[in-house]
Amino acid sequence: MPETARRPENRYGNRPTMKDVAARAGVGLKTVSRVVNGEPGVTPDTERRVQEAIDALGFRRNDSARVLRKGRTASIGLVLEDLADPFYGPLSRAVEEVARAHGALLINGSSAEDPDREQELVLALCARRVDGLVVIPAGDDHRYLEPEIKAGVATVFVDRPAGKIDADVVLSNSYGGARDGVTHLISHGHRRIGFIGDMPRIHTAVERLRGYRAAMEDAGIPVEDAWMSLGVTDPVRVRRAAEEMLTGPSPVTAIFAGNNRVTVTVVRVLAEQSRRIALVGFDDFELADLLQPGVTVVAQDAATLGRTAADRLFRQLDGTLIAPERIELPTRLITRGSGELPPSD
Amino acid sequence: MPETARRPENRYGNRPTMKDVAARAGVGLKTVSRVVNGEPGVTPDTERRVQEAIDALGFRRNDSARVLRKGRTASIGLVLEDLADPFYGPLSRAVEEVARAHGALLINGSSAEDPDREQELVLALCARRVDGLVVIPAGDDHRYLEPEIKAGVATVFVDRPAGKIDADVVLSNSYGGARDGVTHLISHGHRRIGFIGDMPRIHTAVERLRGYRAAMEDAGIPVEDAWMSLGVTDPVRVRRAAEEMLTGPSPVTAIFAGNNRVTVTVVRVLAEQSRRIALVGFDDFELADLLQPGVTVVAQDAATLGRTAADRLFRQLDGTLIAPERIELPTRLITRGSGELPPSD
DNA sequence: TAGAGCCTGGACAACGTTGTCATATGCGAG
DNA sequence: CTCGCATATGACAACGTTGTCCAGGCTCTA
Repeated sequence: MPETARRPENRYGNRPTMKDVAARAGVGLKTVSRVVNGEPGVTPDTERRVQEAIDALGFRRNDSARVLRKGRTASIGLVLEDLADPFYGPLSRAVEEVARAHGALLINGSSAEDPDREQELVLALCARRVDGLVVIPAGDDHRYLEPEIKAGVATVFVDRPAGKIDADVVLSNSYGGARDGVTHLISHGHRRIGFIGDMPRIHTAVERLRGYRAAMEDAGIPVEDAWMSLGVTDPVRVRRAAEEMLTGPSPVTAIFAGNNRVTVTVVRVLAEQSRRIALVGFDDFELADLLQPGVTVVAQDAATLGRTAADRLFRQLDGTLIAPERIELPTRLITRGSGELPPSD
Repeated sequence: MPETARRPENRYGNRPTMKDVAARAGVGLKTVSRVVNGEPGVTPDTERRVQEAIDALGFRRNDSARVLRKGRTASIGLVLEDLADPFYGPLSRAVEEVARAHGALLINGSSAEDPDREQELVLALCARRVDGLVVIPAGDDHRYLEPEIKAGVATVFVDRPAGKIDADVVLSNSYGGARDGVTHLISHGHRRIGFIGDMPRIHTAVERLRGYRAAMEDAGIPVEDAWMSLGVTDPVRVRRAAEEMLTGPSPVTAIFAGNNRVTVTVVRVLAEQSRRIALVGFDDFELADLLQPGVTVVAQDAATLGRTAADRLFRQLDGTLIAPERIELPTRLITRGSGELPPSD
């Protein structure tokens, strides 16, 4: 049998390698490498010959091989809950910009708020040897990351802290923001105020509920169980929760919505009510100002959140950063009308 | 000098390799590989020893090396205009889901509507040897991709066709959608209708303008130059454009907005006007139904766009697909009030 | 008990690149 | 003219994994 076909066929569809370029240009392998990487020590004439061979063959350096040799992949991973959520768009864009400034690419994945899927994704990224990870955690136990961090994978958590490990984290002041928002409602005369938030497993949900309770307690208002609804996220259940607290035995005159998705659904429900219900939502969203009334929100800056996290990530990689830190960014109350409605009962 | 430190120090922070695991477990290298990959032919006892060594050392397979050997990276690239744009969130999520179903990771980047940056990104992804690319093109010349495609990189363009090369493309029916939208306005009595769209470099912008013109021509309405504004995207200029066509010598009674960002800005402008101006926008957006009046839109399904493109990508990789095709998805007119307002002049 | 056949395990090369080091070439100075 | 030095170039190993192939030990049967 003559010279069996050793090429695994349809690998990269038989891409040319530096060796091929070298052969065609009649130079050594290393010379091609020098040209490709712009290293010094190549005659203009040689460089031209190599460049011609590169163009003729359509050669492109295989970064996988390069990574293997050099040890850094110049890529970072971003794991978030859902790329389609408008809150994460700007965040992920901000992370991308910082990565780009450092010559790194961004690999990202959605955990769909599922801890197992988060872990699976994170570990897949580690196997790819990303230089660092920005994680918006779904789970509450991240000990599985310990070997990776020890092995040098820079890691920053965003929006929610890591569970059971000591790691950098950048978050918004959920507690303070919620407290401010609810206090705002109270200052406009409300006493029966509802709270609709995310699952208690999620740190921000807990913190915001804590802020709600604190504000109520500060005002000396006893909170009724029927006013609080946790763990509802999907529109159908949020709707039901809202309707229940609006029609219960001691119906609320205002609602504090725990995140952007909840807010949007509550807006829909309130639009159908005959009496005017006040509303303050956590997270700003587009067009909030154009609704009737405009929606008062506790805004957090998703882009800054992302940028800060990514900055810290690359500072970890520089070696500039030593100890993990917890950074809390302030929130901002934006009044637009819905939060300033008086109680109607 | 004794045994110089050969480890390049701070590579992967000295991660354990299969060799280390093998040494610790007292087995051969290939046996470890077998265990890691769940290949048959390993005694339960041996497997246990290997697994223990893996856990003890915190070993994780280096996929970079694996890729080098196997030829497939199990990752695909997505290049779009801006991750933060709400239109691209669902699209990118859909692509991710399909990738995930095929065991692939998603690397994505924003071109910021800059052709050079698009090319830079795409080529960086090719150097990483992504298996395939989903591109929402910013530029109009993609001949730079020819060697890559020839080399086997699966490629699908979305939302806009590729320039000067023959490639798969999945898009919405911009022409038909715009035509329908404008016809809808005409059927409600409008004759002086404005059009505000994106740069003429962008395919969708041209197509939508063409649809606008066709609808007007069908109705026998001569179009005035002052009614059309192309190339404006940023809110400030959209606002000026809208105001100009509302106050010109023959002021429009309705506006057709060429994309979601334009629509949102126009909504703001119209909210400030004393007379009621009709509006139909291309692209649906959240809360469009809650505005006063609800915004009538020509909706395209971003998720389906992304899913279709990713499906085709993997079918290219399967070898199921041969010839490039152009797939056009239908749009849907959603009436909500703003498009049904009568002319007020 | 010997031979055949199967199963487990390991040695080795290869993937495409870069770092190290050696060699060749040319040029200026003595 | 020769030596020494700087500069251009290339040979080779290594990165960590997987595919190929072979060896050794076992079981089963004749």
